[in-house]
Amino acid sequence: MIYRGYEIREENNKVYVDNVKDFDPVHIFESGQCFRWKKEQDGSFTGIAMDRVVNVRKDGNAIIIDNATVDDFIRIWFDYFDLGIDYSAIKEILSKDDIMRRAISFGEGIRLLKQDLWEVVISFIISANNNIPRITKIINAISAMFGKQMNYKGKVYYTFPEIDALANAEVDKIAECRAGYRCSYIVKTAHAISNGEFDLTRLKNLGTGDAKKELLKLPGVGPKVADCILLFSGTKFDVFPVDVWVARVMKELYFGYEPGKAKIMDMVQKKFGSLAGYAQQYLFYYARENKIGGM
DNA sequence: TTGCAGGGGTCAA
DNA sequence: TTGACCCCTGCA
Repeated sequence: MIYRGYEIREENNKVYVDNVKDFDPVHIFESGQCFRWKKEQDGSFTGIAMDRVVNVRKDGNAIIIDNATVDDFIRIWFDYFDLGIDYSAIKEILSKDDIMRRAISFGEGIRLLKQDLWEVVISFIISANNNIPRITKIINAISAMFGKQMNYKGKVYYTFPEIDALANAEVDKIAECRAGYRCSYIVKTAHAISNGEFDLTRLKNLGTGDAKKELLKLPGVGPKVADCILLFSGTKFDVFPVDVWVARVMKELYFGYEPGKAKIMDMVQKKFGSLAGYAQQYLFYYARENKIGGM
């Protein structure tokens, strides 16, 4: 059948999607936006998302999603993989900038995943002052402790915990997943969301600035984490999270000196405007893979 | 083996 | 604007 321009078919609990442009699993899953996709020996990726576990692999211009139905694809994975967006058009616009063109040629198959907002909030609170291997470890531990068990190909996986599961958790119990001083942020944030004091669903109806201001009220959420939450949940695309990698790439490639956040934001708004979030992903991937800044 | 610096920030003073 | 913060890794 054809669904929104893609030819899809289901076979043996796998969904085949033909003619997918701008989709490289390595660029997508290793660009710092997600923490629960793991590369397998054969180059495919197995991930836990939206209360499911699936395996994704690319075969020529097709993508194959294992452990999924056509119904799942239409309800979940089409949006999750942002397949309704024409990345070629975005790349063409951004490529007017010479530096961006280089970054894009390096990470040409990047896509912004539309991840579950609640999961992204907690994941990026954990990400603060932390590195990816440890963030991954903490999220896996918290899921094993408070999530639901799933089995896939003889292995055990756990869904990301429900809001109430973390809201009702003892800080001491969460501390067992080694999140350190972030544990109290996790519980407090889960509480605020669980008891309705903070309404996650409202964010998408606000302007980007107001949505960010709201998120900053959550304990453990500062400017960088707020930007990440908005971008990686597919809520806002004109944000530009500045972490040390992006700061380095801006210094090395654009300014030649340490610009400071205000200067970066000013330039980014002028150069990339509503596409700032996409630009950030290409630059981040480029910086980290090429170790720009000498780290 | 032990010790220390530094990480994909946030908070409080 | 600055230091403390929890844990982990890499490296003397």
